[in-house]
Amino acid sequence: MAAAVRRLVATAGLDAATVAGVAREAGFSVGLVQHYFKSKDDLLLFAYRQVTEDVHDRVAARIADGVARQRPISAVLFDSLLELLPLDDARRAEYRVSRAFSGRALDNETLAEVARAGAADVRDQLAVAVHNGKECGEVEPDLDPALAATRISAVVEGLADQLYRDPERRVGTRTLRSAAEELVRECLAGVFTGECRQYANAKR
Amino acid sequence: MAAAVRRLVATAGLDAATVAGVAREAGFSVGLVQHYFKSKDDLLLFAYRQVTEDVHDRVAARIADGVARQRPISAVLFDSLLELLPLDDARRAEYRVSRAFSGRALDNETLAEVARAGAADVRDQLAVAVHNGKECGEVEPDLDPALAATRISAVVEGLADQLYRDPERRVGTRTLRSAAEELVRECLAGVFTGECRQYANAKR
DNA sequence: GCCATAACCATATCGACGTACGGTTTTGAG
DNA sequence: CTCAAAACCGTACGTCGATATGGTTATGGC
Repeated sequence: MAAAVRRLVATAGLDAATVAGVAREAGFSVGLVQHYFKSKDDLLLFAYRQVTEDVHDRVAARIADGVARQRPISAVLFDSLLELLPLDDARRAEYRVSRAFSGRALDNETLAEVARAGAADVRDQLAVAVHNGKECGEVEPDLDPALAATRISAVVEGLADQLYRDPERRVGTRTLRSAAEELVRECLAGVFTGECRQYANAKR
Repeated sequence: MAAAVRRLVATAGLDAATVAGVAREAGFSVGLVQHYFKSKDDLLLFAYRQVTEDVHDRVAARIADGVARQRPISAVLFDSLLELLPLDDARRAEYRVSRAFSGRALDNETLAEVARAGAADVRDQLAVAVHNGKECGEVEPDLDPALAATRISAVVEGLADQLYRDPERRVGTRTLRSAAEELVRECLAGVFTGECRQYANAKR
């Protein structure tokens, strides 16, 4: 049912996510939707939470995989961050949904809270990664993980916006897509300046 | 009349910007609104354009002032970019409006076009500034202005999102606000690496 | 087999909104 | 002064969407 919401929002925007519309899309009756969600806001909130959770899980999976394979933290982060960019249709759709909700969050404190939590989550994951980077020699010891996390997430968020708005744009002679990848790489390189010389078994 | 739209959107969100509501807010009748705008979409589009134009003008004024006073480009840019961040109530309100519209732009190609143009405008101004920076020795000659502009605008956009979402957040021991300022400064420092040794009278 | 509970449905209600319409007043050029 | 155009107003209409209501049909523990 939440999937129906997400499909509708992704294809036709939040305004198209009417109760009747969701019911039709999901193949249920209006009454059933009401049975499970006491109001439309509830339904939307649930769907939004689910989206942010999905993103979180996808990133967490990438990180777990990287840890298991003992890759350098910076490389794992690079892959994880690309996961957040709208680089294919699936992620574009996901981005549409996220942005639509974050737009409504402007005047809905409940949704705003979800948005805040989602953003805090990626920042925290980044900060932990930077912190761990110190222990295995990839990061300078006196670098502030919180500040670095803020910068990295800002870059990624800003690039996501640009990629979504105009995916066909060219930056000089290259595609925006390749430019974005380079900028993420570069940004990480500014933090993970050292060689990975030991593989800590730290979490994340 | 557009001012009424902006006030409503800023205080109560796009959904509150109904034709009757705008009329009331502006002190006019519904009929008059219709007289000037053939549809509600027209009205919103006009208001959105006006907002982006205002932002453009504010930034352009900052730049013109900097040029007149022959300040280093990097310093002028720093001030200009801070202008884009939601650092006080006025800019927060403006940011709310912009974001609300950019949310609706997700499923409205006309609005999306405005958003694209606005973003392109900022980037172009940045690219020109970087280019000019080369001529007066602030920027390495072989640096790609388009790429630099993409990076800078991404950072600023991402920081704006973070500042809006959670203005009270702290980054380590400092405020997000001061962290954001430092990150912008730092980002510019990565591009404008040289001393300003001559003041070109180039535009912007 | 009983029956409470959950799953499920169709329709009615009611408010809100965009727009159409028919009107009056103001204005300013000739 | 004239009169057409523009400014301006209030209301009515039709639509659509959220929610309420009053149901019927499974389901599963006893």
